Amino acid sequence: MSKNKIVFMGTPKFALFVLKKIYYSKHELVAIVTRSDKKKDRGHDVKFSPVKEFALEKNILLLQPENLKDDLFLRELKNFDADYFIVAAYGRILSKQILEIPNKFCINVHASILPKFRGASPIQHAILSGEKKTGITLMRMDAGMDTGDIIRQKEIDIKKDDNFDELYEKLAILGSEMLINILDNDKNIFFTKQNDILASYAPVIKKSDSEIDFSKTNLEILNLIRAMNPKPGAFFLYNKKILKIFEAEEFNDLNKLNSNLKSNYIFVINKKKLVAKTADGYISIKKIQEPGKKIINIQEYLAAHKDDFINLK
RNA sequence: CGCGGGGUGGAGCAGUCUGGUAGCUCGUCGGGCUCAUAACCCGAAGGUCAUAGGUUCGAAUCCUAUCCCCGCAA
Repeated sequence: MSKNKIVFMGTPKFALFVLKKIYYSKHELVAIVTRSDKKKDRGHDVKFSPVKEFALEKNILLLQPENLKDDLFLRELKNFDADYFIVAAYGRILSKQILEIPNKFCINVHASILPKFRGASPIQHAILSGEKKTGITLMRMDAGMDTGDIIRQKEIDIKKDDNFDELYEKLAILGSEMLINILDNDKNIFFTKQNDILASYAPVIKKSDSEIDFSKTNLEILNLIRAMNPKPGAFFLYNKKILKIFEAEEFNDLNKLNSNLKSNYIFVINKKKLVAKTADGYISIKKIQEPGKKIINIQEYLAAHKDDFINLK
């Protein structure tokens, strides 16, 4: 059991899980690097990243470099004399120069089974493409994007009703446990090369990626809704308003339906259900949100809005 | 000081512009109908209209300040 000196790099909640695990381990956490917090929320609030909040709370040395090539920053990194840099959802690409600083190497906690879903949003893309399984890969980072040699992998099931949030947390916990395991027993690490031919990519999710196309199949739409829950939320436009859907299910009560209904057609059934026609069936919307409003159950929504739609039965 | 929406019985909303009896769809409770019901009929309870000031004969509504929630944009 060796004790390692660690510099941690990460930004969102996923990183926080890993960070906490390191903090409460026997390893020595010498510094935390997180993204600069220029991002403003609405109003004048400046939001710190979850990792920054933790660093401040525990009074750990925190670095937020604007420029990763900055000499001062690089010198600081070197001076830590760290064994490992642990990187989890930091949000920026590390240069070769940085990757070579630690005495041992840089380990990245990536939320997919590499070489599948290299990139920024592996969890969303795993749900979107209807994968039955995903997992965590620990790898020794190299200069490419998630192309480093694999240290260890573990799979978990994607359950049918898992949405992004739930899967995210499961993977963060799994990743943090796997990492500590490796750090605690880093004498016998061996590396496996990735097979680049099997690689796929998981680019950043854009706003337009979360628009629901009702001419797609039930499965595709339900996957989209799960992948975008809770953020940013899968949406569609109705009467020029953005309506976000956070939960939906297949609707099979066919004897209540008029078979002439066309796709992209949304209607209310029996004052209770809001149902949309899709390429291969119907989905019933369970949770919805109007702009400026909270996420509410469909019954509550229909209490005031059922006359905005065509009512059947 | 990025733009914007909102806070009204337990829920979701209308009413605010143009000040004058607190309203809608539900839920809850009681009763009725029914073989039965998430259906239908009758009835009831439940609201300091976010908070604090101000204007007014009179404020949910107009003015000022504060708190809280949310969408967009980044």
